Amino acid sequence: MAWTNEDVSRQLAEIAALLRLRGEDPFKVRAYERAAGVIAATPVDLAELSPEEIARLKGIGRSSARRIDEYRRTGRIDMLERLRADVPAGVAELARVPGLGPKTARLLHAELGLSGLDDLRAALEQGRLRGLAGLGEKTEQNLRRALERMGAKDDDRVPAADALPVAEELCARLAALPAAGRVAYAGSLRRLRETVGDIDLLVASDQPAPVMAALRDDSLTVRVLAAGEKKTSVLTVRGLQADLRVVEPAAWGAALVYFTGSKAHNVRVRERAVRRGLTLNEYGLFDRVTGGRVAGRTEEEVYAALGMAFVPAPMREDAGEVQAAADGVLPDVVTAADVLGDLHGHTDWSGDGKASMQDMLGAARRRGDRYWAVTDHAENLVMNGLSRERMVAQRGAIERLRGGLSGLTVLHGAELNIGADGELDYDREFLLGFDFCVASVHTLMHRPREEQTRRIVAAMEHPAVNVIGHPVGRIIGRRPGYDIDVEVIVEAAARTGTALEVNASPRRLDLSGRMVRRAVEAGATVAISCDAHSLGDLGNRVYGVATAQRGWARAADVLNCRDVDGLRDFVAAKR
DNA sequence: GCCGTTTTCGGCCCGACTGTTTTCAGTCG
Repeated sequence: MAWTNEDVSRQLAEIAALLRLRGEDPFKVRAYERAAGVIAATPVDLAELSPEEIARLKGIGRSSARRIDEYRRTGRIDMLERLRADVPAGVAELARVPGLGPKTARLLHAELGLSGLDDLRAALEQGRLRGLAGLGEKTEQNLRRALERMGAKDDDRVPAADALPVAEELCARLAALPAAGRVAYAGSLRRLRETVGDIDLLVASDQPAPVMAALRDDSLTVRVLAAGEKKTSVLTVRGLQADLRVVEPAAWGAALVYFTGSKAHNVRVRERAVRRGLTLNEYGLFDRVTGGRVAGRTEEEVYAALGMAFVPAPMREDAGEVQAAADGVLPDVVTAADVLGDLHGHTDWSGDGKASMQDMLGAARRRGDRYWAVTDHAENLVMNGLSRERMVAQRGAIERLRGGLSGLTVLHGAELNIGADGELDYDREFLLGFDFCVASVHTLMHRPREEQTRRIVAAMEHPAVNVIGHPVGRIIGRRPGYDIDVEVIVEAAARTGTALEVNASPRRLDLSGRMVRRAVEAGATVAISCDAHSLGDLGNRVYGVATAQRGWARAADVLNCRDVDGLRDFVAAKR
């Protein structure tokens, strides 16, 4: 039976959702939600913990511990089974409609016998909602539109990579307004979750009205969903909702904390504020007695006034960061400034590279990189790979370029292909002639877990392999990736002195933040790599850094935060 | 249901917007 943190977390979250639909005590609902969050965020595999250790996790009380233990022993939770039997599936489906909550879903089921979206659609057509208490014409209209929107999309979340360009464009347009001060996108996009449900925009300004109007009238806006004095919501192109808040500059930091979330992080921080006689909202941190504003202008100021270390946005997931920041033990995570170079990049020597070696290296140097590894595809990748002869020729070409690239050390490497049993391109002697090698899976992506894990571990055993590229092979929103045993992979990485890549492409983010956290806890090293195929890809590093931050990685955990000598030591240690 | 440098009981984060209400409930984030 599957027995992972994710499984258990899903069970608890479903209990919470069903309790909410039943209209139970909201605090009980929240308790189960929190328990689900705690389990999901626990970096240690639940299967390795005793029931006593699980019960000691903060947020897991007697009830949740009992349910978890029941699930471990029997594979089911009686309470959940009973809730499922008790709450009609149709009610849960109705509550998925935006704007339609538990109360209305229950009402529609009880009064009209509606069960699911098709029923709701039919009832709207027949005008059967008329006369129900609290449901007027506008509500009907809103429900119709919500149903239309749901029908047009199969999922209400989109890959962050799809939302980033829209968010950045909207920020640029708002920033150009005379009334606008600072402008930022916040929410799950700023935390760089893999997928996002909407775009949260924040503007500092003393004149909210023209800023709100600009978003309503923007060419990217399809429809206005809500428009108040302090908040505007619109539907943008691509079906993405954008929420805009405008606050006075003195509240910028508090608003950014509030709007960045996560919700669970905010609740945790606000509870801390209350215990200290303060109250935190989007307008600032206030003294509960005098009402005076204690902090609010910057995020740093808000956290400091709460006696906490600053928490980088990607870490704000209520995964233990609030307590750690309060106790002064929050790890000093890697920042973009710590990263000194890139260890995985392509040029037009490979079939899929879009820019010349000279252009790529020149751009890297201008960005301030101290080193850059040219790692074009190796020969076994038939479409794009370089033969042994071409590799030798490329090495010569790098020699000739070196004079014009003062300050940038160029490493000659390759992106090797991991074969069915972990075998690699070329031969051992030739491989050891490279400065640095990445090895990645490009074929046979559907092998069973054990086999897939074994071949990657076999590649890690090779003395010439320094990094495993995109270890999971997923494309967010498109394909799930290879089935691997993450625990075995991170252990092998630590043991063999092989780094695991954090591929910075927002379409990949691979390793994920969660896996990064497991890797660094196991003592493995990670490498933040752009895997650039074009000049534009060089700008992706920030997303790799954010993902490493989500995984609580310090600069010391990141291979390309070392200087060239440190890098060469890492390579030499394996040979 | 969870938790305790106020507490083993009595609290539990905070605010915006809409619609249908003559003062607030529902929903959302």
